[in-house]
Order: sequence, then structure tokens, then C-alpha cells
Amino acid sequence: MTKKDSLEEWLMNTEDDSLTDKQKKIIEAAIEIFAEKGYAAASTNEIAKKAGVAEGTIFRHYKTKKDLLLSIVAPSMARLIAPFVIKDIYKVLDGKYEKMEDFFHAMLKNRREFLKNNIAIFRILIQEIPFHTELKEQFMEHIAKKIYARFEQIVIHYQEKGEIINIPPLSVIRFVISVFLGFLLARYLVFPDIEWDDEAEDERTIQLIMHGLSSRSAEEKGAD
Amino acid sequence: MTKKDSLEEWLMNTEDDSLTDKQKKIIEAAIEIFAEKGYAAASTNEIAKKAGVAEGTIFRHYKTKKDLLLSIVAPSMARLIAPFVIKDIYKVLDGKYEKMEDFFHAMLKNRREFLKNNIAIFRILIQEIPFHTELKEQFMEHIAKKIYARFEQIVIHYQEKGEIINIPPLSVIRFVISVFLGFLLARYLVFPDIEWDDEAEDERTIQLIMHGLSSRSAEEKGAD
DNA sequence: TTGTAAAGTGAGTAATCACTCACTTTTTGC
DNA sequence: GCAAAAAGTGAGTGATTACTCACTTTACAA
Repeated sequence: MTKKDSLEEWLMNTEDDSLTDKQKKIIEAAIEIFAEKGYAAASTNEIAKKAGVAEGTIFRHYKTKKDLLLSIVAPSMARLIAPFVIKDIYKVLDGKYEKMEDFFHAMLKNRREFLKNNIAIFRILIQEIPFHTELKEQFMEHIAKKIYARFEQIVIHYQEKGEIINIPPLSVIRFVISVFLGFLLARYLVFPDIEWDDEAEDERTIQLIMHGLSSRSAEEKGAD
Repeated sequence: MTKKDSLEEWLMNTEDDSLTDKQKKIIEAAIEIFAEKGYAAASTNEIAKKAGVAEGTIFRHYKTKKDLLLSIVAPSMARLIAPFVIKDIYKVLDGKYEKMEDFFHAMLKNRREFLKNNIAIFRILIQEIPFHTELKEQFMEHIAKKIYARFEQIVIHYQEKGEIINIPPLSVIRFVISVFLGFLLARYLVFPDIEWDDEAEDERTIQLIMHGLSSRSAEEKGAD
């Protein structure tokens, strides 16, 4: 994955064709430097230099440095959940994923594709959320709550089918998200350069989750 | 937990009794502001004001702002692993934890105590590692490698006892650390103010892990 | 009590920063 | 082709920053 991919992915999904060539270069440079240095330590001068434009050009397009950051990150938040929220929940409730395991496979594949092509933007997001109230609130309002609501439906759906353990949905969700995030972050952020057998590791990860969540009723009966 | 606790914990563990009252105030203020604003956006002027000292006083004790950060964070890294690395590994190999579950209980209790009393410093650490090469290298050298080495021994020990699934130790370690970290971060950073039933949630979390890791042999035989 | 060392102060410094704006260049529409 | 609008430039600005250093205050030892 080259640095061009983050920009192309961003452009493809913002459906904005009116950007000038220089504006594209600014966004591309900003994505790279914000990810590497953090917003507070990234200077508009350095971004301009990397983009090959005059510093004033940045302010032709964005009123403030902060606007530049938000214009990059905010659209990505919508896309963090859109495929997950819309398509997958209906597939589950329509019975297209009879087993939760199938749902997890689809979810992992989907999130992997998103993350692989948006690693720099995702990195900016997790690095900056602690320091920007608007990002944090937006994340809580538009992502955490929505993911929780939909995921809770999914968890309850499979709990009622007797497929998974009967514990609070929040505990299930935290467990699943921790494992997936731990996996994807290790894969794409912490150890991006070592050799990964993605298929095998996907399968292991999902099996660890499925076994962790497996219903206890048969086992409890055996213990009694 | 008040802001005094991070400082007291830090002082207790650096065993340095020669700090002046003002120096203690500087460290305390720095811990708070670095955690909240991030290192790059934290100004020495603001730290001095919060500490109730002149800005020059900071530079009487620390040559640079970066030295101040490192003097706070570096000792905490040693303490992130010391109890885990030294005591627990011997207990496992000496047979004091016959079941891995007992080991996880001890580990969770231990890490919880550390995190509860060092939440601000831990927050600084995870926020700053992406931006400071020396922190990242130190973390990789002194924590990641050592934790991995010891944890690998533990995993192999219980795999050979037939207690847990035979997959690469790295996958096990990633799984366990993801779940624990996800849990503790949610508990103390993301949702610190809601009501938690710690005992119940600890137990659920460990059971999710134990079931996820449970040996597959009995089940596979059943399937055949 | 006195002298010295250590701690502390805050005005000042050079550098950096986000941003402005007068001017230049390029693009667009007629 | 020309005029106007849009895009771009880079020198300059005021604010902020990490840090210095001459001076003051406090602590300590004799």
C-alpha cells in the first residue's frame, strides 16, 4: 500500500470531483503528516512543502488548520460504520447469516478492506480523538452509539437462538470488538511488515471468539 | 481517584526522596496536562502555572520539555512489566497456578491495581508512543519483547498440559492481551464514570478468554 | 551570624507558528 | 482575445513557545 492509496480511497468515497490538483496534494500530504507527527506537531509549513504548494494555498481552501483535519477525518467516521450498519444488520435479521460465525467472517473481511485502505486516516482518528472534543463527540454520537445499537440487536438475536452465552450484550460487544481491533491493529499498525497468513489468522481469531462466546448450557449440565 | 494519586504512585515507585516540593508540583502538573492535551500541545508555561511555579523553575530541574516527559514516563514502563515478569512467571512454572485461569485472575487483579493508580501516566504512554521514537523503542525492547518471551513460556506450559488450544503462542498472546486491554481501557478510560460490577465483569472476561482458548480435542472427537 | 550553594524568579530572546493579504498567474466564459 | 474569477504565491504579522540568564530568595553549614 502506497501513500497514494489513502488519498484515492478518500477521494473515491467523498464523491467530490471538484478538487483541484493542488488541493489533492494538500490532502495527501496532510494525511501523511498528521498520521506521522500528530496534529499538534504538524505544521502547515511542512504540509505545504510536502504538497509542493505555497503555505497560503492551504488557507485558500481551508479556513484553519483544524478545518483541514476535520475535513479529512469526519467523512471517514461515517464510513467506519456505513457498510457495517446498513448492510450487515439486515442480512443478520433477514436470516442471511444463520450462524454468528458467518457474520463475523463477513464483518472481518469488510473491516479489513476498509482498514487496509485507510490505515493512515484511521491512525489519525485514534491518535486525535483524545484531544479534540468535536471528534470525540462525533465518534460517540455517530459511531459508538450506532454500532452499539445495531450490534446489540445482533447479539440478542443469536442469544435468543441459543447460539451464544447469555451475558450482558455490552460484555459480548466489548469482547468481540477488543479481539477484532487487537487483531487488525497488530496486523496493520504494529507489525505491518512481517509475514501474515491472513486466512489462517482470520480463522483462528474467529474461532477464538466463537468458542469464547459459545453457549454454556451443555457444559453446565455436564458439570451438574 | 484524585490527581494526587498518580503523583503519589509515581513517587512511591521511583524511590526518590530528594525532590523539592516545587519539583513534585511540576511533575504532578505535567502528568495532568500531558495526559489531557498531549505532549506537543502542552506548554511549559501552562505546566508552570498549574504547578504554581515560575516557568524557569521547570528548566532548573529538567534540561528540556522532552526530558520532563521522559522522566515521568520511562520509570512507568519498567513498572508495567516488573510485577508481571518477575513474580508471576515463577509462580506459573513453580506450579503455583495449576490452572491458567488462576494465572489470569492474578494477572487481571495486578494489572487493574497498576492501571487504577497510574491511569494518567498510562494514558500519556499510549498517546505519545506513536510520536516519540525513544519511547517506542524502549517499549519494544523492554516491554513487548520481555512480555512476549515470558508469556510465550506460560502459553507453551499450559499447551503442553493440554489445557489450551494448540495454536501459535503469538495468536494466544494477542487474543489475551486484546481482551484484557479492551476491558481495562473501557473500564478506566472510555467509561470511567458509569457503574461497573467489577467482580462479575472480571469473571465474565476471564471465562470468555478461557472458553476461547479451551482445548478443542474433546470437541473434535465429538464431531468426528 | 555569615557566607555559600541551591532553588526559584520572570523579563527577555530567538525561533516557530497559523494565518493574512497584496500581488501574480491561471482558468473560465463570453 | 479579453475580462473577470479563481487559484496560487510568499513576504510579512502578531502570537506563542521553549528556553536563557541575571538577579533574588531560601536553605544549609560552619
